[in-house]
Amino acid sequence: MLASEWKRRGALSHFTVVRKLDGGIFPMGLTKEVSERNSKAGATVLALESSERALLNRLMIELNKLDGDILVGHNISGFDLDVLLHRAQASKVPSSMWSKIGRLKRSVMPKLTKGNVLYGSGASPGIMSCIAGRLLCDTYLCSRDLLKEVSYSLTQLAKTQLKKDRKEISPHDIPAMFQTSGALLELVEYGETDAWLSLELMFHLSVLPLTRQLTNISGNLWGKTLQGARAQRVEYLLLHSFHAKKYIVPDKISARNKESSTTKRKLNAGIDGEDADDLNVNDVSLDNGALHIDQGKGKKGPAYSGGLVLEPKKGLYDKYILLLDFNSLYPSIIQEYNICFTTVERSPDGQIPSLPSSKTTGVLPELLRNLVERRRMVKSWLKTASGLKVQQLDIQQQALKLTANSMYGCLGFSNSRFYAKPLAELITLQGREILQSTVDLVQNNLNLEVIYGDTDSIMIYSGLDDIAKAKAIAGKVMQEVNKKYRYLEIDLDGLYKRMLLLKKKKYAAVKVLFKDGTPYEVIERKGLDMVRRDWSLLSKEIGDFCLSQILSGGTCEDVVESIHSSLMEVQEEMRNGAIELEKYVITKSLTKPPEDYPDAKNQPHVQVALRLKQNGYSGCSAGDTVPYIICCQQGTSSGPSSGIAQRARHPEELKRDSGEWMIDIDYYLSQQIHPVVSRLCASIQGTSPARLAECLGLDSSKFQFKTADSVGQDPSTVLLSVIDDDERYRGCEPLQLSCPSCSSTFECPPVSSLLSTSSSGNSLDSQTEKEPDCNFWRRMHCPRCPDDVDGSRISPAMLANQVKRQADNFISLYYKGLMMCDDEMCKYTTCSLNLRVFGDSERGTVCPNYPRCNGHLIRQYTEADLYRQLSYFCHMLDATRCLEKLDQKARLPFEKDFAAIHPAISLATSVIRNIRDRCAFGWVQLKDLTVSV
DNA sequence: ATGTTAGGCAGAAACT
DNA sequence: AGTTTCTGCCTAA
Repeated sequence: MLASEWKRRGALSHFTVVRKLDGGIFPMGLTKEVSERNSKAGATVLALESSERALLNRLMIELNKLDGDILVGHNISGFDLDVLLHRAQASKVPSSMWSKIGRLKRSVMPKLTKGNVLYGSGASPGIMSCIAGRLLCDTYLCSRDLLKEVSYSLTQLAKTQLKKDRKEISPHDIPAMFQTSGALLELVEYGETDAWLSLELMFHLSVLPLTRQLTNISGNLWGKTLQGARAQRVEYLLLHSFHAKKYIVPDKISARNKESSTTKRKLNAGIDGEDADDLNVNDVSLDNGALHIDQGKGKKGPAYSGGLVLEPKKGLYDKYILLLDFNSLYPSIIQEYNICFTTVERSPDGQIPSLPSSKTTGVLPELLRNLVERRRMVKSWLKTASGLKVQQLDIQQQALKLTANSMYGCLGFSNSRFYAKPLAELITLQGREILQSTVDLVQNNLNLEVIYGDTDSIMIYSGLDDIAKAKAIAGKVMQEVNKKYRYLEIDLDGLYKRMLLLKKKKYAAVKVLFKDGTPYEVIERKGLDMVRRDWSLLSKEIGDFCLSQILSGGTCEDVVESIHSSLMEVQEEMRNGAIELEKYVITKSLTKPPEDYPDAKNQPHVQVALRLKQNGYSGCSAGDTVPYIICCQQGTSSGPSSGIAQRARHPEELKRDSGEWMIDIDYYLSQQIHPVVSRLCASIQGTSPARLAECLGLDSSKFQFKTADSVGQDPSTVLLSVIDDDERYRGCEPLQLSCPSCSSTFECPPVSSLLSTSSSGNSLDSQTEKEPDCNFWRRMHCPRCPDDVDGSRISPAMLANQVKRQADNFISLYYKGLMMCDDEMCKYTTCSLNLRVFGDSERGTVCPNYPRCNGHLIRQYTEADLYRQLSYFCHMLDATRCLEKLDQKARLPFEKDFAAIHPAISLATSVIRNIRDRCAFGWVQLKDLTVSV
């Protein structure tokens, strides 16, 4: 039906039943209002009942009268049906009544196993059996399959999909709404609205036509398609195909049968005195290739290798990028290489089989070709169709595509009747080889630069500004690649004007699209934090903004400036409360309750702090309370590795030590909230304890809040650099190392001396670039500890950590701006962190060597210089290994990353994770960067 | 009950 | 205490 039809007034009807609350009465004037409504509608749209039992009876009678084919509701399978049946059971509704919910008369209530705690896993078999004869359409489950949303609540979907507002009523407020007739009618309206919304959502998503098409294609049960059951669809499709060709199909092995056959084998083996497990394994793999041994653990790792993902050439690209991908790669491979149960010869030792040589087309390829062909036909009809027909045909072609694409997945599904690991393996292997050979072809023969590729796609950097030329290149590539294959086809999937490539499966781009010949642009984001459901809205908004700036094509200065100012703005807004933190806050128990508090549930709850990741892992939602809060002892140094923060404490324990315990906001923020936000929070802590306490629901007078400021870290104690005698590092303080044993700090000896002592080679060698000696650091002793103290040795890991910290600080300082005297003779270098000394002026100040020098300090280094220095700095200290660690752990954009990436990116992307520490207390002066791209 | 593998990343547990 | 490994989540394809 077209939407206009079912939306017509009177096309659909509804009814509502309300009951009194236990021990209550209906509000005044309600009965009158109800009868008025009913007479106005000409039918009973609103009925009153006096008890729950009567209400359920009434509902069942109405359902029976309607005898609907389909029950529709949002999360109806996970909630509504369950509740209805349980309440029917509890209120002793007779079976003749409750069984009217389905079309099968039943006398005994089936087991309504609450087994699955997982939200949204569908109705249990018992519930499904109750509604036998009717289909169940759960719009919650459907929208999870068909849409990509942050939340699949009815409220959210109504807003984004139907553009309608839905009011959420807390269950807590419902009793109060029974007090007045007006409020109760309002409540009724909300209930009805939910039903309408769910129905509208179903129509909006074309759930019924789509599932019907899918069912028609595969020949399974519609009801199953509505419940998901992708594996079953493919199973039936194959069953029909093979049966038609007079094949005998493999037996269906259910989980229980699998279990019993295993135990039987074990028993037999036991009798024979054989090793049960061994025999079992052999047995299974020999007698049926389709059976396999995944009974290891609940969560199994991958059984075979899948698609190839190319190492991305990270960076910001500002000329056209071509995105080419193979149209439905895996189905095409099956056809191209004639991969089928009937053609591939499987080796008994579980090796990946070789490609079939058979000339006769297998069942599987033929089936797929059929689907593809049908889809092509449907699409061709689509061009000339109009009105409702367009919708129908479009749904049909979608269904055909979905079916073809889900075939491969089921080959690799271990519980599938047609499980065929060798086939799945062979397919992915071909996929990998095809991608690799395509890359080779494009790179070596066509001399183009491939910057990334994933499973079935490649991205080519054209280096061109001209879209027509770029398209021409794409045409050439397509021509060259496609002539190698019969069924496989590579196609231009998109043109990116600019692209930011960060990691595997993480990138964003400005995609150029055409509407009626005129180009327009959209930003495509893949895998980045802001597309993930588990990041705070606030982080996403900030990240999105940064991204739009980076991809705006503006000059570096402008981009940096605008990102910086917007960050400052956010900071300011958080400080003055313009951003409602509460909106972004969810609370969650962070640590598993300790064993020694078994009675945790009955303890007074304390609301736990800010956490900006949404949809927390443990199913907590905003406002939840938990019995533990994170805290540490006053004066104890906290931090990610102090160990304290990972421990939860009971409120009682807190009370006892109330004077000494406190919430460590600093740690808390830095760990539990998005780095940017956390740091912004940290930086506003001077004003925020009260506010934070408010957010936390704590009495601020009872707790002390430790802030980073109050810890009294003086950033100026950090050093700039190490390398003595190096011109570039003049004016820098020496590297400090601290002893793990006595924790005294001492200066790092001159690097030159380190190199000479550690070097066994001659002096000629040491002049050239040489491998740093990692072992050296293990031999280094603390000057204040006796030589035989083990702890006084500095381990590489320790060193790496120290280097990291100092490098971090180095960068922090740098961002404030390195300054150098412009007098050629003086060249005094400093960090403008000491702006307290020099004044916070953009312009250079008089050289501190005055009056010996007449120069002015000017900003000197570019960021590239910084990194050259930094990598040099790290290189001297070792340690490629350290660097790796650093790169991985601290995610500093060292060396290659940095060289490739726009500075604004290292500052802003991944929502600025990379620079969180530098961002920390407003040290970052992005506008000071003088980098060109 | 249930389509696949590859990959990044935060947080917690385990290890030394 | 400091570090590494494991786990869960959610994405890309």
